[in-house]
Amino acid sequence: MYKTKETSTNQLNKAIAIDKCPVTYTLEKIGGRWKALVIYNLLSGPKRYGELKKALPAITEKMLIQSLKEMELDKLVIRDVKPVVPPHVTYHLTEAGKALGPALKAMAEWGLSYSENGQGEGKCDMPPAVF
Amino acid sequence: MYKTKETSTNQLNKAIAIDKCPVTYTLEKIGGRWKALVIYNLLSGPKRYGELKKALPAITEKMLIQSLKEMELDKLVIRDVKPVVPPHVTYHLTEAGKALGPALKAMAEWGLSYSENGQGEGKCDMPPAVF
DNA sequence: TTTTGTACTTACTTTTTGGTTAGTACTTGT
DNA sequence: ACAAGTACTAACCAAAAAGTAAGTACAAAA
Repeated sequence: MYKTKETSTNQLNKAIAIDKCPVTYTLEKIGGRWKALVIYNLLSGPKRYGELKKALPAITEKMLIQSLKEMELDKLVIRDVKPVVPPHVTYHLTEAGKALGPALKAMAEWGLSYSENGQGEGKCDMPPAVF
Repeated sequence: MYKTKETSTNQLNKAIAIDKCPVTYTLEKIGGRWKALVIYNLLSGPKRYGELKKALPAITEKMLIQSLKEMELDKLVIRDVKPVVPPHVTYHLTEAGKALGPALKAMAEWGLSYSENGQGEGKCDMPPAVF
């Protein structure tokens, strides 16, 4: 009934879109549940792993590490290790990472203008109203 | 469009992030494989369903309709039906949809600056180099 | 000796997204 | 009678993303 194709159309479409469309390329780097939040937290300066975790209470360790690793491979963040025990690791944005600021700001502005329910300040793990 | 389980941690995290973070809110509206592409095509003016399909050769009818429907519910696009046969349906952006222009532009600019491989023009179904 | 702290890693399951295939309605043209 | 054109709809399935639970290493402090 259903033939299992050797190549996934999904992957193919994704690759083409990323290659051809700069917006999709960018979306690929900052999309997902957590990356924008992590970048936001790093925009104010380098942070230790534990600080990021505390800043994002809802994230699991797996997702935090995974996001950081992918962003490291994508050259958006740099991981600095001090060879001590217990470990001391900090993360900071590359130039490319910092350069995402304007795009994130533009998205935040649209979100603020066009979402009806207010953007609470509060103790949330999310960026504040004004990015 | 697709069914979601309301009680999943996934859904909960998503809902919180969307509610609290304007960037995540925006990402929710234009994320996924096709929405940015559809919006791009509508930025130049209203288009018929068939025109959109032709402009995006790789999209399936299911995904095109699904994207349009979700964006209609999100009040980014408006669907106009002329009650004729065969059907004549056009889609155009709302003010909110048009207002995404700057955010998409900022993302496109980042993508162009920080992706190494060139943005071919060609007969692709993707936005051209300069958004 | 056991606990504490830090920054992870692994194996596994659930949930969501995207794709495939087939079909619908209605009218005009052949 | 039947194919063509238009804009969909529905059932199903595979693959990707996100979450759960548990464990690792190492040294210092209790």
